[in-house]
This record gives sequence, structure tokens and C-alpha cells, in this order.
Amino acid sequence: MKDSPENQIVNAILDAISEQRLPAGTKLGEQALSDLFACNRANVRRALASLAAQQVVELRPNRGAFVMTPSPKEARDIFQARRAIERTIARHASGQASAEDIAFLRGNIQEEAKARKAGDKPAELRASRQFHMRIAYIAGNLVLERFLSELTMRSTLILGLYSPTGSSSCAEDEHDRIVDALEAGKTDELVRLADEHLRHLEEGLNFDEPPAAPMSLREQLAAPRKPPAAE
Amino acid sequence: MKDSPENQIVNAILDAISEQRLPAGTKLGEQALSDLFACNRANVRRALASLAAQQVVELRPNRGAFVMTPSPKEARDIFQARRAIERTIARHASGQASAEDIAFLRGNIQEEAKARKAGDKPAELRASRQFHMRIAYIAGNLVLERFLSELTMRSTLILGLYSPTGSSSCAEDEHDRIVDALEAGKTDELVRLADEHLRHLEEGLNFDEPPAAPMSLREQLAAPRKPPAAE
DNA sequence: TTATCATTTATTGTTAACAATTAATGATAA
DNA sequence: TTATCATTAATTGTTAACAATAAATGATAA
Repeated sequence: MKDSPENQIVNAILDAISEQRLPAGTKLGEQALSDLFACNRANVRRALASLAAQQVVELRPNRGAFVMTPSPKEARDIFQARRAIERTIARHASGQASAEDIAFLRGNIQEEAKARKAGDKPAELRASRQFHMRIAYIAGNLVLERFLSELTMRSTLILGLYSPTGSSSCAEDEHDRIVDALEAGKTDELVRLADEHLRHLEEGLNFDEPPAAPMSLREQLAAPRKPPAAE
Repeated sequence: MKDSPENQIVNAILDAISEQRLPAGTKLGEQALSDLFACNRANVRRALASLAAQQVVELRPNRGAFVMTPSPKEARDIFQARRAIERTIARHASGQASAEDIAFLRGNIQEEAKARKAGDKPAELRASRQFHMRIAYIAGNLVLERFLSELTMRSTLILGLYSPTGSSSCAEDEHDRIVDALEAGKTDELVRLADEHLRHLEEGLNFDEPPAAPMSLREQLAAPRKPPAAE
């Protein structure tokens, strides 16, 4: 029941990105990946080609693969697309949730709150993403589910780049009300809540400051120490 | 200014599918492709991996790559997603079209009509697809544009499988009215027209009969001649 | 004939070696 | 010291040969 090496790599990278362990701009060397997953470079290359097709990885010729760095314009497009898709998902999920679905979502909200209190950002992001993806699952449209999966992934990169540390995640009371509306089958309200929820998330972004650090291992280690004299 | 071999292959296959020259289920052999595009198999494999990530090609382990054969359920999901995305696109394109855009669209409608009369199905499909994609371009959201590109591609495969030959394309008068509403900036009407247009397209599908032919070169050549005796 | 099985053929999957390109290092000159 | 340039190292891109798997063919037996 084991996955192909290619899928393993793809999923590992997607997981890492969705938990912000892999920041935008990180180089994904072929050698490093083939060592890590104990496979040949051919598999690594196919995995990177897949990720590039999903716009999660950027492939620069003769330079290698890098985690995509979304521009402000891309960020706007992505959130606009998310609203369109999640509104549709909300409309089709409304009243379709099973008892298990509702239980999962309520548990998920608590899990996210706990992670936030504990300062465990990866767990918080993972929970938040699972919340949105579960509703997509309830809606029962695999195409929209896949699109949303890609968009949440890229959203995480955007939050990592343009979020003033802290406002990066969803407001939990909004998730609460979404589940209420979903369970009650109040379609119009659910759609409105989903739309507003995403608008709030987008409003928390700040594109004025530079996109943080492009980074490389060397720079990450060289940055902390300040110049001894001068200023 | 030439593309990488990988992009060449990807674009050639996408073009062929979008004009129904490559029907669903067609095998895409690595050797055949590397011969055709005068490149090594490594490039072919990356191209196929990209196409698989876009759900346009199915990758069966140890069997090879095949043009995706959408199931009825997938067909429904795809058209549902298309409506959601094209409605959003219509809303954002409304009133944003330049004079060139309008001229292109009107010219495109004539082109499609001409191709239909001439019985040139590939040209008709190409024109129809360009119509939808141009409106996506006007809307100015690259993410939605890419999603729609994928969905129109898969729609073409669906039409090839489940369309009772003839009703396979868009009604041209609908395209006409869409351009009118787009030019006039009548947003609500435009969105309604776009939605109805896609519903009509979907209503023309017939899932009762078997998905046509799975086919292989040999079967295609063997089928026409009937058994001489017996029955 | 029909069905089953071994053999052959073709295709995909894997690996390693080599070439080409780019980044990094260190030397030289202003 | 700073800038420029040649040299070196590392990484990506390409190619070919080999192994593994599945399909096609043909032979054998019922």
C-alpha cells in the first residue's frame, strides 16, 4: 500500500508548504531530494514537474526548482478565485453535512484554538486548512476540491510573505458560525459568511513592506549577527 | 525564442485535444512522442507528468500515458465548476472589454459559424474555445484563466465522448448575446447568459450510451469490416 | 475450433555516466 | 580596499544502456 516515490515527494513538499515549514523561495535541489527520499533523480524531476504544473513550484531553467513566491497581483487573483470557488462549495455543501462531518469540523475548531494558544503555528495552519478542505469534501465536487487544495496551498505561501506576523490565520469565531449555518442548511447565510471570512483574511495582508526574505541557507545564518561598530 | 521541448510537447498535445484530434483513451507512447519531437524520453516523461497534474492525461504504472477519459460524474463536476468560474469571470469582465476585445469576439463568432458550415469540426472547436478564453483574459485573473483552460480542455473530451454528434458545440446566437451584454456592461444579464449557455451545453450530453470506443490503432482498423458470414 | 500456456516482442522504469550551465572562490590590478 | 576577471566547484540537463513489466504471438492440448 505504498506510494510511488514521485507521489511521496509531491505530498511531502505539499505538506511542508501547507504548514509553512517550507517558505517561499526555498530552493529544492534535486540531489538533496533524491538523497532524502532514497530514489533517483528521475523521480525527483517528475515530482517537481508535477508541482510546477500546480503553480506551487517555480522551475527556472538551468537554475533548479524553487518554492513559488506569489506576487501581490497573484495574491489578489488567488483570493478572488478562492472566494468564487468557496462560495460555490458552500452553496453545494449547505445541508449536506453528515453528523460525522459536523463533529469533525467542531473538533477541528478546538484543535486550531489549542494550537494557537500553544503557539504551534504549523498545527494551527494544518487545522485551518483541513477545515476548509472538509467543507469542499462535503460539497462533493472533486474538481472544485482539487482547485481549492491548490489555492489554499498558495494562500499559505502568501500569508507567510505578506502577513504582519500574527493575523496570519482565520478568526475562529467565524469558523464557528460557518459550521452553524452549514448544519442548519442556511445556504445564503453560509455563502455570505464564507465570502466575508475570506475577505477578512485578505484584508489582513500587507503588500507595502518588501516580501520578506528570498533567503538561502547562508543568508539565514549570516543575518542574525549585527555589525559590531558603525551605527 | 523557441520553447523547451517539454513545453512544445505539452502545447502540441493540448492543442490536439482541444480540437478533438486526440480522442479520449488514446495512448501516448514515450517512444512515439520522442521520435515526433526529436528529443529524448526524459523530456517526454516530464511533459506527461505535467499533463497528468492537469488531469488531462492518465498515467497508468507500467502501462503508459493515455488521454483522460472523463466519467459521467467527472463530467458533471467539470461543468459545475465551469459555471462557477465562468460566472465569476463574466462578472469581472463586464464593461472591461476594449474595442479590440469586442472586435476579436465578433470576428470569432463569424469564424466559428463559417467552420460549422464548412463541416470543419476542429476549427469550430478551436474558435469556440478561444471565445471563452478571451473573456477570461478580459477578466484579468490569471488563476481563473488557467482553471478555465483546463476545464475547457476536459470539456472537449467530454463532448467527444457523450455528445450525440452534432449538438457538440455552442449555439452561436448565445455567443452573440454574450458579447452584446459584455460590451454594454450589463453585468447581471451577462452572468445569467453565461450560466445558461453552459447549462445548454451540458443538457446536450447523453450518458446513457456507452462511452463510445476505448480504441487502439488495431481496433480502429479492424472495426469497419463486418463479419462475412454468421448473423 | 477453443482455451491455455510458454515464448517473444515491445514498452515502461531505473540507473549511471557525461556534457553544459551557473554559482562560488580566489587572484590580480586599480 | 574595491572591482574585475579567471578558475574551480556544484548543480542541472542530456544521453544511452540495462532491467522489469506487460502485451502480443504462436504452439500445444482438449
